[in-house]
Amino acid sequence: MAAEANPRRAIRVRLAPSPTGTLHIGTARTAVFNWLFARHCGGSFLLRIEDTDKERSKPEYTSNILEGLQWLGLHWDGDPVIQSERVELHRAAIQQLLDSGHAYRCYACEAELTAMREQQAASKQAPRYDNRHRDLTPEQEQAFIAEGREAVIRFRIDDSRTISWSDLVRGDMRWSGSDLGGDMVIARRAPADQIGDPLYNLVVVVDDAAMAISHVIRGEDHIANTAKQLLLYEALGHPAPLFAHTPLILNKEGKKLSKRDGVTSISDFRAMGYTAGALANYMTLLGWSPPEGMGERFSLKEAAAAFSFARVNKAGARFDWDKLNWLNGQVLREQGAAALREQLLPLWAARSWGQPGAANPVHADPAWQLELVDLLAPSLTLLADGVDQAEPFFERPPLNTAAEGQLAAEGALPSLTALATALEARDPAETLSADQAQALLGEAAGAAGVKKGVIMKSLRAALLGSLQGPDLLTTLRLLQRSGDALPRIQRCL
RNA sequence: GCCCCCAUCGUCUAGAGGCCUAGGACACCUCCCUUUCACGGAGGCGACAGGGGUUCGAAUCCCCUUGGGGGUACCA
Repeated sequence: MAAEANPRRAIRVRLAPSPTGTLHIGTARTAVFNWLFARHCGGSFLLRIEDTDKERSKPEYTSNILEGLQWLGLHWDGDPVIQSERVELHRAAIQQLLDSGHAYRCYACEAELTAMREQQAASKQAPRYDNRHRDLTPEQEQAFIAEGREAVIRFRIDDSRTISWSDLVRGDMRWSGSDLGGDMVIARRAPADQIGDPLYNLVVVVDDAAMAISHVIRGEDHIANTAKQLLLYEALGHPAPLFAHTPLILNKEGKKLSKRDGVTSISDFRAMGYTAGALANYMTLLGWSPPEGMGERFSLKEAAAAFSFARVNKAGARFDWDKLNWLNGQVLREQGAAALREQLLPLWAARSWGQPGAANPVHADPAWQLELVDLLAPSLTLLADGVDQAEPFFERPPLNTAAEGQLAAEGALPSLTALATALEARDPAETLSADQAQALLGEAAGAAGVKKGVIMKSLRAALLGSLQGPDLLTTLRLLQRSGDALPRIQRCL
């Protein structure tokens, strides 16, 4: 850690999402790395909402992002900084650059620039601004203004400069000023006596400096921006933070994961029934590996204790549903039946199952529910599976083809008849023990003269309407308790 | 096109010159448990992109090739 921390500055990192969409898994993963590093160092994890793109930013996206981070357990320190509320600060910085000669007004119009780029493309040149208005005389400027032209503000980028920094995950990085595309626009087009809307690179630097950010941790798609921003720090006279560029999350094809790749919003994962713990665990694993002996199942807190950029991978990582699913099943089961039941209750309630005052009071009995959850737990991948698989316990399921086939098999009905008779003789209120259930089946099979396998399969068909499902004995005991066993058997006879 | 980055099983990865006959996890296959499915347990299949160096010794260091990715906005 010593090499990663600048001893003279407090550790302060930030997540700077733009509310132009819901919380994307890529952003969330960046948040994870920031949070992990901050918590590891005892530093601060700040939040800044980058809403300077007025056209695309929406308040509902801000709420979605905030909610998603809370849900994942990535709590931030202090109030989120709202970038749009700081425009004056940004304008002041631009004025400073104008005054110091680091920036100037460029009057080139859209058509002119397009023509320039087309020409560059035609001659196989890299597209870049040719700095044509870098050294306009006052007379030339006046002429443009008289023409009615507006101007953008550009920041001078010296082609001969070499920008270098030591990246926390990539090591020594070097960028040539000539590869930055010419003088960059830092303020949108506006009348020449005004300063237009400040643009991304400028704004990020001003805000990061104002927030005293010590480490900028973001995706590797920002590497070129880092070179530009370093130049800005220098011109503005601010100390530069340290940078860490993390690998990207890739789709199945190995390309940067984007909204078009289906499910990529944290809120979507949540709605699908993934747990925050599994998702956070998985995102951490995508690009970071735990130290020897730690295993792959861990909480964010445990990961924070062990976190180090030295264990962050450089190559992008493909998103793999199989592993996420496995992790989610693990997390679901590790919680234990009581916690699982708590989470399932609201989902069941949405289907009007197991609520107090239910038509069948047993369905609302916590002990019965707990046993049901215990029965279902091993087969859960998503929380929602706990709804689908609980359904036949709350509502009588129809018989599927396989079940009907089984009931038509030889010995099926006689054995079920024998079992029904035995069940009729019992007091439904008296709980059926596993041993008693086992014995009941054995006796019924014997009475009907069939193998035990026949009655097992037939009973499963009658009870669940399917040949597959959870442990049969427990299923029978649960349904007997809720008074559903006998009717379900009798409907088949 | 130009610039930058990256490269170990199908996927995520361990590996920082001898510990590597390359380890783990997911997926897949087999068996066990279970008269179902799942969970769980035991095995199995499966990779250092290629070529040159450096070195007594290279998955690890260097170079080239190839492949992949990212960036090239008056978006963030």
